Amino acid sequence: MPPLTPAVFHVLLALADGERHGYAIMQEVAENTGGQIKMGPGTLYGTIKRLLAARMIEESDERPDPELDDERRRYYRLTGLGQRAVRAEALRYAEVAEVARRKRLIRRPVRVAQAGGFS
Amino acid sequence: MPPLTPAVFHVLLALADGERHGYAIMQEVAENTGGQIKMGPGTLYGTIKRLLAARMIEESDERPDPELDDERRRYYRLTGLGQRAVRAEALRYAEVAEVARRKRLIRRPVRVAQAGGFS
DNA sequence: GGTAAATATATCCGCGATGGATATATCTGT
DNA sequence: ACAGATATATCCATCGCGGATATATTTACC
Repeated sequence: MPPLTPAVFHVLLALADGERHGYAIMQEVAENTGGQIKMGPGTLYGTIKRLLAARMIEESDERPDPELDDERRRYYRLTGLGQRAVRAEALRYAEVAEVARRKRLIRRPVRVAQAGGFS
Repeated sequence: MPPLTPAVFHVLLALADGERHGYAIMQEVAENTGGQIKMGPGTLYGTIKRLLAARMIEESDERPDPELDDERRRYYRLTGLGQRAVRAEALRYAEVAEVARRKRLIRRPVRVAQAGGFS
């Protein structure tokens, strides 16, 4: 599996634990990075288009309860290929982080803001 | 500290534990990523030029023992700014890896090939 | 009910990083 | 002497990034 661009990786990572629609992906990326990476609509929808073409994600027909639904939303989920690609890239991230620890740039386990910490 | 591009980060990471010349940076990047990322000369020297302009690295006048030296080499080291930038980015990598663990994409500590394992 | 802000998707396009190709020269090993 | 690795440098086509812009719906509030 070849390396992924940061934008591609973050979209796939946002979808790694279940389907999401575009706008929710944007918010998930911001949350996953403590608000440090904010993906604009150009990057988001352009990346989604490329990921669909590359068969790493696919659109889902499933809709939530009609009461909670929003017709505008389009939901996406990982394909098997997307699953493998995001795993491989996540591993690369972890390995690079390990190299950084070996070089004393950072220390052991990193605390990450849990989802739902603030709102 | 704003996020860094992968090329910029990998060059800074290669310099994090001491000065190196361009070609050695290339090799260090390949080693740090288990040969998965191979930086071509265009990316390497272009990135070095930009990092010099951004004051994140600087050229060093120090030369090794004349017997081991190679006149063609140009050595670079991190500036204080480069040091802070690479720390911040390394932390982001570790945080993202942590998110990937939370999502069960990867498991606990990642084994990384030690420098000098093969040659 | 009316209005503003947030939600949601989509396209356009300038900017700039990426990285392969190319060039040149020196060093090392045989 | 020769080949291959070492070492730096530039050029440039390609392509992803991401801000600006547009439009419409939904939600929140008074």
